[in-house]
Amino acid sequence: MANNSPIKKSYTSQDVAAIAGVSQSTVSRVFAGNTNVSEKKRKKILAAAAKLDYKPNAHARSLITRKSMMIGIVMRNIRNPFYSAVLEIFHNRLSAKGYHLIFINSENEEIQEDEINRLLEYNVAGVIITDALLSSSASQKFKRYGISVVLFNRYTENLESSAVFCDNYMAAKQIATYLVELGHQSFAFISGPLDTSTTIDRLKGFKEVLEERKIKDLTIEPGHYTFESGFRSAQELLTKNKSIDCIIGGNDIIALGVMDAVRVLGLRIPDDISVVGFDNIRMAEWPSYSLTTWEQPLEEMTTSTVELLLQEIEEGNASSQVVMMKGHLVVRKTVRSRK
Amino acid sequence: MANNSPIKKSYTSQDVAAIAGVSQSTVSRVFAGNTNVSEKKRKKILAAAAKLDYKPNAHARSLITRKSMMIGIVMRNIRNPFYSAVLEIFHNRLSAKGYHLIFINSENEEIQEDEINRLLEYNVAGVIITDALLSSSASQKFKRYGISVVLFNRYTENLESSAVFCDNYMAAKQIATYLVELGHQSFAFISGPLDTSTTIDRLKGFKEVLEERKIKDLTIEPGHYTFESGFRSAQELLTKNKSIDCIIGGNDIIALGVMDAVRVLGLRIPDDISVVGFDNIRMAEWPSYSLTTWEQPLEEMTTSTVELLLQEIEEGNASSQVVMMKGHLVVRKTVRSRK
DNA sequence: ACTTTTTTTGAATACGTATTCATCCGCTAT
DNA sequence: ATAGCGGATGAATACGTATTCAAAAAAAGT
Repeated sequence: MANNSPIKKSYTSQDVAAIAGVSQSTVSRVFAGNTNVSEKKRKKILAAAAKLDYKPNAHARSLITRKSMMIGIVMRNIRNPFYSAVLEIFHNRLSAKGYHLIFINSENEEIQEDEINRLLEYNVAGVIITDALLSSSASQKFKRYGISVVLFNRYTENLESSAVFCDNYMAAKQIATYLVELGHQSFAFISGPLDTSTTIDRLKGFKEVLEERKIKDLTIEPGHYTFESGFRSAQELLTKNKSIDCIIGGNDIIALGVMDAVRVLGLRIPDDISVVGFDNIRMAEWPSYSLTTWEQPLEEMTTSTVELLLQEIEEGNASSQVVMMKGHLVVRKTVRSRK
Repeated sequence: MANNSPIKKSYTSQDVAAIAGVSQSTVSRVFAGNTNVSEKKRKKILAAAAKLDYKPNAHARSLITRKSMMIGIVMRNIRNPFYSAVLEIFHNRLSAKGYHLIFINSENEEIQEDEINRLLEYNVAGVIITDALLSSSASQKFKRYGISVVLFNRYTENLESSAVFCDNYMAAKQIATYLVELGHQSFAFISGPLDTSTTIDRLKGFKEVLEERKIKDLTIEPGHYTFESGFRSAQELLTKNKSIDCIIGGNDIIALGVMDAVRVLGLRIPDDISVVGFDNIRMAEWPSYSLTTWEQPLEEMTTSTVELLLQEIEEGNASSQVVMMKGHLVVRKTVRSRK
């Protein structure tokens, strides 16, 4: 079957100029938003452009201006609903400002390295990194090329990049205090990978409180930020150690896995075992779970991240800023007093 | 604090050429993969490039070749786990082929129109559309500009674009038959928006079987593809109509919402009410739900989509192809025989 | 009316690459 | 040795825009 709509070579500012009876420069000025064009010619140009359905070529523009309207977003686990939400929000915010999102998601470090190099080829205006492994080396690389970087929900020790994250240390302390004061005695913390700042801080805060309170019964089980990981870890723990009365998930997805493992074993939540998560993803409030968890202020965090990034991009602000936010405990139905 | 790593202007093929003692043309030939370069010079050039950490400028390349290595992916609801998974897989596949993904997600039609125009400015090599509203008008627009389009999980009546989707009509018929033969009498179908091919086909197949079997007790409740929508619809339906013994969700997320609504009302699944979904997202197999559902062959669908797209892009294959796949019923624990 | 200032305008150029075309070089075949 | 040939190379050019610079036009001031 023949293609009856022949491929239409797209028109250029030259074509528009010819129709409008002006020079290419003037057409360019109109579309670049550079003001100094008389109202009369502007109208003529816009009419001609509309007629041809003219759209400026972004590559040519990026080439000459040496900046693109693209922002890279690097993730590790888009299947985690927390990050799906994050992606959605970042897209909304940045799209409204006229930026395009280049999406990178990979658990494979090598592939990420590769893709990051390609981001450099595209001269992205900025990058948001929500992944731990790459935070340090990658952000240095971007900086060397003068590309703005903001870490989201992560930070690096030397604070060389801007970063937005929650005070996970304090959050964990508050959760621990809450649980201890309700009379829990035997804890298990099923965490994410031990190499992320998030995990480290949460564990640290939690441990500190238990030490202060002289509670020694704490099992730490590192895993991944997935349902399956939480499910399996909880199953193992509970078959080995019958005394556990409280399990903390490194994030909500882990906690949901824990809850299902507990139930499969015939135990009840919160009567037999309390469960707590982190993040307050939407599923946490689904009636089947009603998970008590720590809410990260997603809106504020994303807003702040975008602000920092655009500030660096548009104002060339090179000094890195760090924003640490508070969250708050959301009490639902997975924790019971044991006094 | 002063920025101690000054912004390094990135190097060009000219710079590499100067160091390697060759012309810019030859450097270009090496990086474009155009063979005809002597081994001796190639090595020199690669050495020089490595020394400068040279990366070809993608914009300049796109400008001259008139094609970019970017692919737009248009979604409507990334928070739906089915589409998170879809995005992940598309990213893996396309990234492996050297393409970058420009991600667009929006429920707002106007914003999407806007962004799609901007995709045109970037001269994307191809577009994957997983959204209904835009399927027709947008894909026509892309085609006019010679941009390849593949619809995923959607199709348009006139079949003007390539498309990959499941035979939702047959799937619904099989589900309906399965349920009827188990003795269900009173059905409710809580669907997604009525303007998507997916929804229409699923409803059509389902209705047909019930009509054949002379079952008239079917309530159709259109909504959105979200948990809340399923939850609320089920709640309303069940308080009004006590006789319902089976609820079908337009997708899994709706079905999960239905399940929670049923439970909140104190009814049991599957003893009092059977529930069925569509998609077989990961959560469907979580023990708390164990949802009986229809599996869409995600891997095959995405693989096929990528194949079609790359074929159109790389071979300039203009004729549109349509691939329709079968899925299969995944029986878990939310349906009981009522005979 | 005439200078001075400001705003508009177009010609020319640059961005960094791919590609055409002509040249050159090293070979083989005669 | 010379014609003929194929592969390797560089000069020049094009892609489509933004921007500089100088000239022209318009506006403002005297």
